[in-house]
Amino acid sequence: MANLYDLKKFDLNLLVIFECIYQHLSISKAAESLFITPSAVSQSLQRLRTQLNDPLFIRAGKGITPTTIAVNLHHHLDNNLNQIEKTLQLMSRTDLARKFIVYAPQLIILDPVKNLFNIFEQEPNLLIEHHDMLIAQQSAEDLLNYRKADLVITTTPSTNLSVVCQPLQSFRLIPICRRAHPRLKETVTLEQLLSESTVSYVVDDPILKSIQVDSHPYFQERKVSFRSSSVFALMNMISNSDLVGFLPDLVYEYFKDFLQLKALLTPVPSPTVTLYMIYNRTSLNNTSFAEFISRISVL
DNA sequence: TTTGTGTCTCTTGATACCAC
DNA sequence: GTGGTATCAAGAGACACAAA
Repeated sequence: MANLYDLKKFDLNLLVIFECIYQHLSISKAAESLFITPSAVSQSLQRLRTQLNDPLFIRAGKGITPTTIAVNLHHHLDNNLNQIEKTLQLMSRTDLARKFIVYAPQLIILDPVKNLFNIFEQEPNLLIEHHDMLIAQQSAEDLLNYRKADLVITTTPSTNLSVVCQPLQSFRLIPICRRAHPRLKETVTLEQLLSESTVSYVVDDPILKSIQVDSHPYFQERKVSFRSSSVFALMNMISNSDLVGFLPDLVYEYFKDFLQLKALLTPVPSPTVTLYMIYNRTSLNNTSFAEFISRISVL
């Protein structure tokens, strides 16, 4: 492994200038190709001479000739500089595989979050890593500050000036049960709803928590028989039992036929939740990310 | 984050060296 | 002497770093 401390002390640009002088065997021609003055090249050569304790080039008539040390240095540098150039070219390629870490609710199957991932899929070398935002231990701002996430989709907006926060989509939490429920028709009273056992979503999200606690007396009075941090486990339980649950209308529309679910019309007002898309303002310096965000904005 | 300071690299202009 | 090239000296601007 390279001794990075020693490399830090050495001005690697001097080697580039050296190689340019060697290729042209002329200070002025090297300066011309590097778009600097001959004096600057000469001074850089002087610094390299001091570092390596060798004149490297000796004046010969109107030009200069390399010393044996310079010939050897060129021999070793040639391949290495070519390798560095190839690495830089590789890094600048736009089709290089890129990895984006997205913290989002489990609702990634839904619009428009689903559309976001469709956009990613159009980029063949893009790797998407998804984490469940609703059970994340850190806030969106912390995830972005510590570069643990490139994009966060959450229910809590941010006013931090270092991040960009924009509304993505709103959805309603509606009561649902299985279609073959023996007691509940499409329209039910509050008393009927309270007489049924329910499922509850275990979540750390402050907005969803406040809905479960404050939005309506029903949520405090209901009898909870099954709790889970998995939206899909809740839906599966509702589909295969007489339990009732409040789930996003988007989830219901997507799974209602597959899981044989039924939406209930109740006097309980449906809480509305808004999803926000948050990302670091500086991330826009990344061309791929900026393009991705611009494409989301036109959805 | 801002500010002050030292260092580095560059340019400009002048000078030295060499071939013709 | 002239022209081409390398080098030196001084100053300007950029940058790194430490302190507030």
